[in-house]
Amino acid sequence: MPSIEYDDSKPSWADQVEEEGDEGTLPSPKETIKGNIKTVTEYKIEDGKKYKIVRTFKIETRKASKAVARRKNWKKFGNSEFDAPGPNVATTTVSDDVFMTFVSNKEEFNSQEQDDDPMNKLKGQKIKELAEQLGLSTGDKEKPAGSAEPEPAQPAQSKTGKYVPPSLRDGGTRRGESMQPNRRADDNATIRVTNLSEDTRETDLQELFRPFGSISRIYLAKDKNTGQSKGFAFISFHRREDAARAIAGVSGFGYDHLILNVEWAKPSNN
DNA sequence: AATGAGCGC
Repeated sequence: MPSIEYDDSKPSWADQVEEEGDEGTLPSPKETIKGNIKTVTEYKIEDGKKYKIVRTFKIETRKASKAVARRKNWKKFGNSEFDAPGPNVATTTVSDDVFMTFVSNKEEFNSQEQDDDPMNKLKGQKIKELAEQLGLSTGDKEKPAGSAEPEPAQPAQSKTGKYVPPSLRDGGTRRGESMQPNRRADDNATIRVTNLSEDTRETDLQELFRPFGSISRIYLAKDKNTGQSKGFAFISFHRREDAARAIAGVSGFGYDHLILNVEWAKPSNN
């Protein structure tokens, strides 16, 4: 081991900094950040020659990287207290990405004894309270007689079980589209929900919007690769007036520490 | 802050 870079008579970087500029020693590395460009300047001696290494980085500004950037400002401590900025190759390895599988989810927690967690109760309660406020039952089928919200004057077609052709459903607003319920045909009864907390899942949305009427489709926008929720979703109802009541009822509703925003969805391009 | 996936025609 040539002891050029690690001279035992110099106990730490802190001491080397004192001698910066002296003949024979190397200036300490520097790191400057201008806008979103980071410049790292290092010096080294190889084969008796001095090298100055300047590297520039573009700093990512994605949300996920902000936390990383913030951690870079943390003070080093312990045996690394006097290390130069950045990872020390002697003590740090950068590995491949590690993908985690999350074993637990909210449903599992609710069904366990962990039910004494007050947050779980609170959450369920909020949904029920909302439903009661609007005079709806969470059961979706029967509404209590004398409910505050009058039953909309919709002819009892679907309730008799009689077949209604697609073109006559939803108040006859649909025309000439396929029978497939999953196409964009339902976009006139689709709402967009934004400001969802990122751990909200489809089942949570189901629970939340079910009281307003029968739902034909739920789309929770997620990152294709990471599965991370993008914080907004589309909920399609079979009936447009159910969607309207969902907008009125849930917009501004506090859910998972955030205030939900609910609006009509614009039709998508396809 | 923000308006959806992929496929076959």
